Amino acid sequence: MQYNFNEIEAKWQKYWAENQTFKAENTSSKPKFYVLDMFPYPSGAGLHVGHPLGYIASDIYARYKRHKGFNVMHPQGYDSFGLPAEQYAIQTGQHPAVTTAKNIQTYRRQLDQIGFSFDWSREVRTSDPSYYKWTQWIFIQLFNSWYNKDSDKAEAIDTLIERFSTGGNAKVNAVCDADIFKFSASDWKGFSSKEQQEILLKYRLTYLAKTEVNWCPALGTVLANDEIINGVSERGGHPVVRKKMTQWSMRISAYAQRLLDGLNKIDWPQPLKDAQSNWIGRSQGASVVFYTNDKAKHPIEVFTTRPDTIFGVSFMTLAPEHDLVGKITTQEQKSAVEAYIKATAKRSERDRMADVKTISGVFTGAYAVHPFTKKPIPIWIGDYVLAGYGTGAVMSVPCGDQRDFDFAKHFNIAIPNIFEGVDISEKAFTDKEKTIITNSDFLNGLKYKKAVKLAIYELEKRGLGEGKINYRLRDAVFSRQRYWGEPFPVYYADGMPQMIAPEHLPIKLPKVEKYLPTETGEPPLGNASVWAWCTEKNEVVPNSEINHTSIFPLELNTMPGWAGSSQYFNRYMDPHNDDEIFAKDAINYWQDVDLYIGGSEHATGHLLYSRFWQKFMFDKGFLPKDEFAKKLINQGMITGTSAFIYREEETGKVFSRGLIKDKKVTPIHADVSLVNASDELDIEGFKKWQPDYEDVEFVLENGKYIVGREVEKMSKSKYNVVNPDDIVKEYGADSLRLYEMFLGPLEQSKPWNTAGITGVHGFLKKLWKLYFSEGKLKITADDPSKESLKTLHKTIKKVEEDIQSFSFNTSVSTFMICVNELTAQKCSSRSILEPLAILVSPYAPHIAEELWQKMGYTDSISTVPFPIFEPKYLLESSKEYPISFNGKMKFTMELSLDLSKEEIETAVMAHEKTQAQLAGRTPKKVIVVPGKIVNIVG
RNA sequence: GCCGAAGUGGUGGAAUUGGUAGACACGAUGGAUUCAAAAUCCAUUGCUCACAAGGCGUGCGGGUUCGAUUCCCGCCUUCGGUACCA
Repeated sequence: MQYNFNEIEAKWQKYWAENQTFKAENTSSKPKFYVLDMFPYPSGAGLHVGHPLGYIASDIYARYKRHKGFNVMHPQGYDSFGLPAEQYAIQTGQHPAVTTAKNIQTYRRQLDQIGFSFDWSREVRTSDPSYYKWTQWIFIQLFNSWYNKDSDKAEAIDTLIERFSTGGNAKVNAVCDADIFKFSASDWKGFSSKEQQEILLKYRLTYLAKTEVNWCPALGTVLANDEIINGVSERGGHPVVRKKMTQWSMRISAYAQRLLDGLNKIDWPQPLKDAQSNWIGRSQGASVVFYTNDKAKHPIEVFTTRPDTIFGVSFMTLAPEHDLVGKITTQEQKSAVEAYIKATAKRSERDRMADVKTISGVFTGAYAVHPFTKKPIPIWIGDYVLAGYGTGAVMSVPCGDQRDFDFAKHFNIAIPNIFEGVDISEKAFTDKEKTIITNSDFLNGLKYKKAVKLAIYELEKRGLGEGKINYRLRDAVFSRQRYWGEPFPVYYADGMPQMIAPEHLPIKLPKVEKYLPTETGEPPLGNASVWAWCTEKNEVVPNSEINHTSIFPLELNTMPGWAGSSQYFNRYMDPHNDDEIFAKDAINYWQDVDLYIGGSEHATGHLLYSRFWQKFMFDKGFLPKDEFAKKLINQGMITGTSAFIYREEETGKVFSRGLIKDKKVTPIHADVSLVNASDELDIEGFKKWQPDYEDVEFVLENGKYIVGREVEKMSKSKYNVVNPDDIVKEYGADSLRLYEMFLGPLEQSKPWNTAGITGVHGFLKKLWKLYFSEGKLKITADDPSKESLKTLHKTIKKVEEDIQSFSFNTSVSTFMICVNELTAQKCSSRSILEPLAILVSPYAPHIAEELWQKMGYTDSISTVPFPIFEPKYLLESSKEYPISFNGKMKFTMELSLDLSKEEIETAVMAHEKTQAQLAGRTPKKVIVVPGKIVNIVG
């Protein structure tokens, strides 16, 4: 019987599907375990070998946990809203729903043939109305909530309205817009309904606000910073302007501190935690108000982390976009300031931030008054200050901040020294711990901490500032001018947004003729002719019926990509529930994700927004946990190994890799499928693939054409994409699974090279041969040998340790060693080979199932208990001691482990090789570490 | 600039707490089998040296230690992220 992997794999995939082997129940006597993958975006290109890496790792873990007696939920779905499908629709006119469904089919086929233990009965698709109904529902929940700083959680908006009508907003301690004004209960009652709605919008957790965006008129859309290159759009090269637009925002800033604190209780990679905490960017300090010294006395609020250095302020710097710049600039400085603003506007935010070497700025001609000394402080503008951060203005202390120092030096501004015993002629002094303040009135002689405290106290006493904690984290813009996204459950009456009642959800995407923005610059939904809300019939009706009394226009924006992915992990717990987002029973049973595997590129997007929604849902009592994933692992990227041929510029001849020295050659990508394991090119195949090379001479070395190799990102244009379908066909899914794990550590990025797969494929064949010989099962009931037991238990121990530490590459090696040893031992004992099949099962499930069945079992191997490691089989009585001289190992010596230090030393010194090494010298010292090493010094 | 990760044979990588550097594979070389090929099996394979002995070897330069891929200090390079965050 041959190892016919194609047949075996198809058979077991069918078996698992028919028997619903991996369907997880929402109740069980077993403990629960939830293993989650980041669900894929189903792109038109299908999967390449890099995609399944994380899925294979999580599948091994899920399968292992089933063997360990857990009720495992391992779901999969699709993040199926997104830009590529929309782009494709614009180009071809095909509805994104159609192309998306087709892509999902391809993905499913590709995933199925790798043998994942997914519970497909729980599949979700974010673009499915039965799913996005609940995305819309959460949006309504957020709209109907405000953040109470006193209780430190989200509360129903009704409780806020109640407070307003009984006591106004004076005692409300909420996270809200900065421009809120004070009102009393009677004021509130006197406001019109529209005025009340406007005020409430400033408190809601999702709200409409004017936000500055990168607007590209030609594309009719907002662009991200990295979609803009040199001031024009990456796509098409159209001009981009900064523009204020009314958009939906999420008040994630309300959760800044809790998002930071929560990081301490989850087991996520430290680099990822660092990325999130840097993104949240908490800094403690003070806000200080400076007033301009003209008649208008404009207040300029700044935030500083160093209020102790306030007497060192010698100028202020505003962002060029700061509102005050136009108002305070003097006549003489006007043209210079305007020119500078114009120059700044052309630079992208990215450019401004990356360039640290160029110092630029302009004096506005205006002065502010120092809050304590009352001296005039010149006000400058500079593009190192960003409008979007803090207040867009800084108090500049050149002696204590290097950037301020450089700015002052460059523009010849005074640099007063307020640090005792410190030379600041060359650079600023930034060591807080060694700071002693001087030349600072009431702060003189104080150390950093005390000076900060006192400075804040004095500022507060004078009403010129207060202690403050500042976060970099900004509210998240939630509107997109796109078609293929969730529609908002929102219509507009009298210009104010109104929520559609949850019982009428979902609000389905309307049909449109064109997926582009309208000619008037409205989002694509502006093309829909049936896109109005009837408050009487409670349904979507034609726009022509809009009367603004009972029928109103609907929101034209759609939600961003991260909307659908921010609660999908909870929806998996109860995916078909049409009455609730998930039943209480389901969420109380599954609680949270035990293991989440995905890429680190989502660190400050998906993974931060999901934590935000989770905390919000927790506040509202929908969830038992305020963190959704206990443990997270980042899998690394699989890069491609590109192949190159070398064409000589002059002659046009193509030279083999070894012949290109001293020649001027151009490397040209060759398709990696035309290259074998020895880097040898299939020239005929290449000429067939690139007919231009039909008549080109290929100059060979030793009769072969050897290509050059380079590691690059896997991409179509580099011809280095490897499709898992081909691998599965040629070597089988089990080989693919093992090889992806064997490539290297899960977290590390590593290059793919198909050549090496013959190693793991050969291993599977050897494994098979342990069980079969000449087509017949050769398992015996014989007692196993001592060596075989040792091999088995060594393997159990190592593999189990490896799974727990996600070191899957080393366990594949361990399997190879195990099979090599058992083969050498001619082991055919059932008591060894049965547990071996179980050990291998999480990694190579198809062959394991087949072996299990051939050994006489009728049920799937998937829940058979994992073998138990027994240390007694590994006990050793002696050890091969390395004997080293001055730290260098020279020879080894077999010695009993019972020997004492002294006995070991005596035995080693008596050895003839020791005497030979010493050549008559007397050692200075002999280090004996029993069970480890002997080192002779001297 | 800042933050993070990483530099080990021809290649992917191993060495879990400071204790035999290069496990396991790929590739290469030689051999067996075969009409031949595929497949399979055996041997060798860090560099240096004709062999042996020896010497050199984990990005570079120092240090700690009986002993360093592992710890410390100072650099260099590559990759990923980014926010001049006051």
